[in-house]
Amino acid sequence: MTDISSQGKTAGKIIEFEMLQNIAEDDNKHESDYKMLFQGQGKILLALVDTDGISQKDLVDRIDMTPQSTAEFVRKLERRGLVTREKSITDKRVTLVRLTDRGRAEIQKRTRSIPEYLRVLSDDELQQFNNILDKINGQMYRDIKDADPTLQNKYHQFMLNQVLHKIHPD
Amino acid sequence: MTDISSQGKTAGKIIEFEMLQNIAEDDNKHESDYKMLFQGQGKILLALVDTDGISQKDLVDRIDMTPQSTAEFVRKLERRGLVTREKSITDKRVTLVRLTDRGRAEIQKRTRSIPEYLRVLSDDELQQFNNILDKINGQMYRDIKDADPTLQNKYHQFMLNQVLHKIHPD
DNA sequence: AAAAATAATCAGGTCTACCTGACTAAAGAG
DNA sequence: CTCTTTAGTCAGGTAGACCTGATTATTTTT
Repeated sequence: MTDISSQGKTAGKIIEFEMLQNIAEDDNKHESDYKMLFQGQGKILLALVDTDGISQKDLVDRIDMTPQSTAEFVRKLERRGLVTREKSITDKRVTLVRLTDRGRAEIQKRTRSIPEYLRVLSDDELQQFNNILDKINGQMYRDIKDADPTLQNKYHQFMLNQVLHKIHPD
Repeated sequence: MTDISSQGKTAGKIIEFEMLQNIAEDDNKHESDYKMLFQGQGKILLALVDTDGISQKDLVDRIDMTPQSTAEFVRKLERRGLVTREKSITDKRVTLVRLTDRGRAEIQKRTRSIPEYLRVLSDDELQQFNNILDKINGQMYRDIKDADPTLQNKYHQFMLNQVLHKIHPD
């Protein structure tokens, strides 16, 4: 029988953990801020990882944003040199977007780094932590799917299994 | 000897965890979005938890923001009915800010809820998880202190040990 | 009492994330 | 060869998180 108050304690610690991450990021300014991987420009960057040249339309479909917003973010990314935009030859309405090397590097920078704090865990603890995260993440996948059974939000699907491996193949 | 690749795996899972939280929050819209506890209005709300009536000046000192921004956020919170502002009688320059009940409730709403996903953990795992989080958080406290030894950023100090217990006393 | 310091406000600005509505340029269908 | 659909753009807007500079009250110091 699961102990509710222990769950509560854990919940608090998780919040604390997130707070601390946030504070730590304030200090590193820009370097490893993965808050911003989940919206706006970051979201687009991520959505481009596993493709090479995708139309804005397809982008829109996977990230669940209006075409206008999408276009705006793509443009911003272009200005930052993280993506390129070029007209398709086969369909002249279409704009193809692709990551530049700098774009790819940017994502990597923002997701790769092994947080320093993991160094305090022993091998055993690391093992346990892996385990726990697997369970939790698994549950969250399920919860999300339940909450959004239409699955029309392909962005989710997309994120969920592919991205990380693409970015950091073993 | 700690296994680096295992750390890498864990790092990936943590990112995945954060992604999933973010996605889940998209669905709940507004309800439990603790991303926004760490900036702007949320930050102020949090800074008010353990006080009853604090001057904007003191607020500024603890949250590391300009007085102007602070004033702006306080005003916004006032409009939302989450704080009150009143002139001090002893020093007529001073504006005292305090949380309303609704403000307090708001914070609670945003921090209290025990994430559903914790239910998949056994008592043992919960125990392990608590342990791990303690270790990690402890390390992060230390890292932050190291990175910012001036400690001039009192906001950090403030957050770190007090808030959560105030919000959810056992 | 005059000068200096302090708490806060006003005005105006930047940048990000989004959105709606109106519109253009191609492509596809009949 | 029109008619409609499609991909994308333009214009303009809201709202949040910040910031700088200038100014107003009030308190403190001298």
